[in-house]
Amino acid sequence: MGRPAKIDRATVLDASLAVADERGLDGVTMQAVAERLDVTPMALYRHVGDKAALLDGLVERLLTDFPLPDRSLPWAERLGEIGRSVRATARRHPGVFVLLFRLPATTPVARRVRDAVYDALREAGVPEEEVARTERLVSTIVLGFAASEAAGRFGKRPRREIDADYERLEEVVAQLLAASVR
Amino acid sequence: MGRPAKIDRATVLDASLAVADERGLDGVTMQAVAERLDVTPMALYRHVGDKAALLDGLVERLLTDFPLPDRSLPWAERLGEIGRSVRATARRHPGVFVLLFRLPATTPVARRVRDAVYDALREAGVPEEEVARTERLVSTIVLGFAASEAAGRFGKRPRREIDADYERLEEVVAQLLAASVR
DNA sequence: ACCTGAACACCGTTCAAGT
DNA sequence: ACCTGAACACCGTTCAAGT
Repeated sequence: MGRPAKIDRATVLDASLAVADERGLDGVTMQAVAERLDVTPMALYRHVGDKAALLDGLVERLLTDFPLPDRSLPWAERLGEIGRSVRATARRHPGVFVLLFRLPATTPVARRVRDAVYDALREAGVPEEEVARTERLVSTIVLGFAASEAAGRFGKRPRREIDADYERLEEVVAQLLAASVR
Repeated sequence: MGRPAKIDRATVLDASLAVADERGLDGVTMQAVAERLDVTPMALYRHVGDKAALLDGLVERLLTDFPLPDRSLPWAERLGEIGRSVRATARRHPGVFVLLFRLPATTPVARRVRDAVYDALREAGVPEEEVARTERLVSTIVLGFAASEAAGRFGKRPRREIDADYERLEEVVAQLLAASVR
């Protein structure tokens, strides 16, 4: 007994993300993922449980996709970088990104990002009892923009215009924070 | 020839929305909708084209679900009412609501709501060349919140706390507008 | 330990046939 | 004009069997 494993959880998730990027979320079928790995669909079950678990794994991937900014940077730069990273992730994986709305913000991977935002907000001077709510608001705003862009709600508008919108959104967030500090 | 129609586009969409509310978006299958109408799945095709068109119809339903506020009301109240209506729609139809991100904002039904917001923003004193961008920002913020709430991203937080978050978001939007007017 | 083949219930969709 | 029956390719998932 014992047989060299052809695939594992990581390769399955890699393949699933690739399929999602090429053919959209609906294209992520057990058979499509299996075919990309040169394996039968049934082989996947040992590694990812079932399809729902596979999608959960995909969402996890999104949130660990980008590095968190160095703690030594000023808080405003850290916040800006996190926001831009989230937006870039949405552009890279538009099919999967919508699933983020379903992910409770208390999940371990979600906490990783959330805590980084908490730190930045504290450093910005947001009073402790306001930190959690402020994070929820800021994250919701950025997530809404990234999801809109990724899913195509902004239509065929040129990139430069969408970038300008995003900059305006950054200003709004900055004002929000300034108001929270006082 | 000629036979009394048992169903039509409207009844199919009604049934689909009911199924979505009860069993989620994945529960909306041609067979589930057909069963609810006491008809075979194939009977649906005459009335809604195919499944993709059925989902498009469902999204349209969402946007015509609520009345637009009376034009005679002050702009701030009109804006507030539209926002609250969108949020209520998300709570009523959480399964379908995420599809709104895929709907280009230039679609006829989307324009109905958008134009109402345009009017309110103009009346608020937002300069003409800023109206479109401001609407995009405000809609994105409200949509992001409503989608987060509907999809469960806020977790099991008590209703009262989510309401408080929404009020904070309304303040943010108000500040955004005040800044646009200057 | 890991993968496969056969099997099942379900899905979207078509097309010719019934009323 | 509207609905149905039969049929097809595809989907997720199980379970026993192979290496």
